[in-house]
Amino acid sequence: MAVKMKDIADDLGISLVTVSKALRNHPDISLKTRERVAARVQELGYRPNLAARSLVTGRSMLVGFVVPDLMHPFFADVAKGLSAVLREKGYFVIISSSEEDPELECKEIEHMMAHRLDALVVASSQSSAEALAPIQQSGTPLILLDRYFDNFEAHFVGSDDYNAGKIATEHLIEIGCKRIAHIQGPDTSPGSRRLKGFLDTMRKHGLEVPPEYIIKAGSGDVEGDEHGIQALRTLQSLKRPPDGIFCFNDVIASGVILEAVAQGIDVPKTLAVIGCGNLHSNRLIRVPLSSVDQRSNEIGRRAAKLILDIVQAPEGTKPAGTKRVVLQGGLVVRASTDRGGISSRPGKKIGKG
Amino acid sequence: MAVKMKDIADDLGISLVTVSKALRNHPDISLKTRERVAARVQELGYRPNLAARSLVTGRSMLVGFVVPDLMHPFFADVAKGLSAVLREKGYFVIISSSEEDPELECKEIEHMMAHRLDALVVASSQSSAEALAPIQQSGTPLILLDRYFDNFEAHFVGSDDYNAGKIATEHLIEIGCKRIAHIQGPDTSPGSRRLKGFLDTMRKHGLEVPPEYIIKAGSGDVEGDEHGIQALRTLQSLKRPPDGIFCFNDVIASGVILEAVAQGIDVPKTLAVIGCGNLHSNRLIRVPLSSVDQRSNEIGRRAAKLILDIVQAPEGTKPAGTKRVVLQGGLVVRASTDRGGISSRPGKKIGKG
DNA sequence: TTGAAAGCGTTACCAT
DNA sequence: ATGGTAACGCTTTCAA
Repeated sequence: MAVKMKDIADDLGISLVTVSKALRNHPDISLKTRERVAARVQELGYRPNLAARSLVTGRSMLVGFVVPDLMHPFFADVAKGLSAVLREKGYFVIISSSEEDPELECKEIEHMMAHRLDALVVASSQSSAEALAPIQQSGTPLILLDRYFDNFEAHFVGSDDYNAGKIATEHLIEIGCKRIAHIQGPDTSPGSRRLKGFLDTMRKHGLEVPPEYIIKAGSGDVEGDEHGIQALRTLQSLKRPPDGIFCFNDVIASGVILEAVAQGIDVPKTLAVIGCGNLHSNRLIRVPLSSVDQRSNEIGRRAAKLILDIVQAPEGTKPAGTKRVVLQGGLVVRASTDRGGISSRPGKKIGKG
Repeated sequence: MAVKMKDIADDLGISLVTVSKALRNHPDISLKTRERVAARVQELGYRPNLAARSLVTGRSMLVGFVVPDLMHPFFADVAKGLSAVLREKGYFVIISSSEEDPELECKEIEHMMAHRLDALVVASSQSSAEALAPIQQSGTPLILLDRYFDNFEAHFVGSDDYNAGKIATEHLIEIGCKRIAHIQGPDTSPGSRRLKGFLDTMRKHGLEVPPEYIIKAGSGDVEGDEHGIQALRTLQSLKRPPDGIFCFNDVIASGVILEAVAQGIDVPKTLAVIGCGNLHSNRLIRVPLSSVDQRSNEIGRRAAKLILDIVQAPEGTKPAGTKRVVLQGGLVVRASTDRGGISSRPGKKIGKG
């Protein structure tokens, strides 16, 4: 049906092999022949068959990327960074959304792997690395993104979530908050690291964290902002509601602000709110939201570079162990924590980020 | 390197062909043999090589989806719907973002096509269909999504943009707006259709639209909400600023609201604002935004079904012409147009959608 | 119920 | 500088 190399070769009265080489700019082939081939390729609308090429080279030029939620701007932005860098080298990123469902994630990975990926990037919603081990053993380079597992050696690219928790908490303390609550994320590494950063910082400053100040956002079904709404209701029903909240992410924080406004609570005076991720929409919401920037696009780009390092490494150089790329974010202050004090540089990013 | 059928066959002392058939549940093979094969597959961690399969079957089980911007929630949601339906039938969607750059779009399509897609879905940022014609000629089913071209016959799935413009405009008129402006989108079909729906409706109601009330949002570089901010500044500098604005999309509308709040303009009393797309974030912004819902997820699902119809059609049945699937949206009223009148059902969706 | 042989479109190797 | 041949892993066709 489609045009193939043989057609071009016959057309030009040369061998198929010559065409193959000409197409890949093999130095063997004379300039004149290469031009003749190029011309016919244009005319006939020839496209190389990557499946066939992949079969013989053993490289698919395909990189898989499994995300928990394509709709989440963080992962969409990571995907853009990842694709942009890999595209330049001829790689194609195929994306799959697991909808935060560990079982679906496994199925999707299995399906992806059948395409003989040259590398697989996973922001896993698994609670353990069990399901990922077979991949690593299969020899396909595996890069964990955003979320890692203890006791599982693998490449990792993500943010310093412990430090993000610390930065956010210190900011709240700096603007005068004394009773700070945390709305926890899922049981993945960013969730527990941000929590730990929060707790350690509070302890360091001699501030108490009553257990009811740690709210576990329900998982799965409900939208993130709905978690925030529910969490604030719970917190406000306490005898002593908090005067500051560090939320696992910006979507939850948006819900908190939505509910706070509905309850007539003054943000940031009565209640300061900070999120994490620094989504672009943060400046549009009712009370523009302070956040810790995560450099999502850069995370994607770094993952891409790591992959290129791995796949382009000479044969012998492979077993160099696993690599961890941990990016530092930075504080972005907006109205939700702007009490007019020393840190009030609205919308200005502070720190290394 | 990796496990292949031959390994399983040798292992079991049967032929490679038997394994192949067993794996695909071919009725030829006895249950006992199939079970033995299945067991070994598990043990050895065999994965079929789809590139090899594709080479012989001529079907890649890959569907391409080219979007102008992966970060845009509309396309992310379409992608989710598309993937969800196709995944059930064993198809995989590979997504590529053109960043609204027609040239990059061509390159990406070319690259995708080399993977021998079974179908290609494109929300094109081209201004003409020129670049898409070769694809159609190649025999790969082409589905235009969201954006179509005049004088180019192709399958299409999208919203009724003319009607969206009409619905939004009639709503503004209904709540009492007299001087209604429109912030235009890019020069693609949704942009011109929504504009036409707006103009026709205004004329029908005997309302004037001075030329300076049609603002062309700049293209490309800048973020959409920035367009909205600039556009409102321009409109407010007029002798008679509008009392209602219909924005091409919700992101532009968000910018308008942001700037209106900054200027101390009362939304919706002094200025009513409505967008299009009904993004989930609309309820979170400063003044919750009214919009015309686009049923983005459903658009994706319908595109998937159309593809399945095409690829699963028996050989002879192919040349059935092109199909157009046009979905109707519905009005969603929120605070940005809620003047306490008859249409004030906040956050409630009205209409067929 | 099973299997041998041919072939899918390409690249790698070695010869010319 | 050019080309013949084998191989990549699988499915299809046909024969046993």
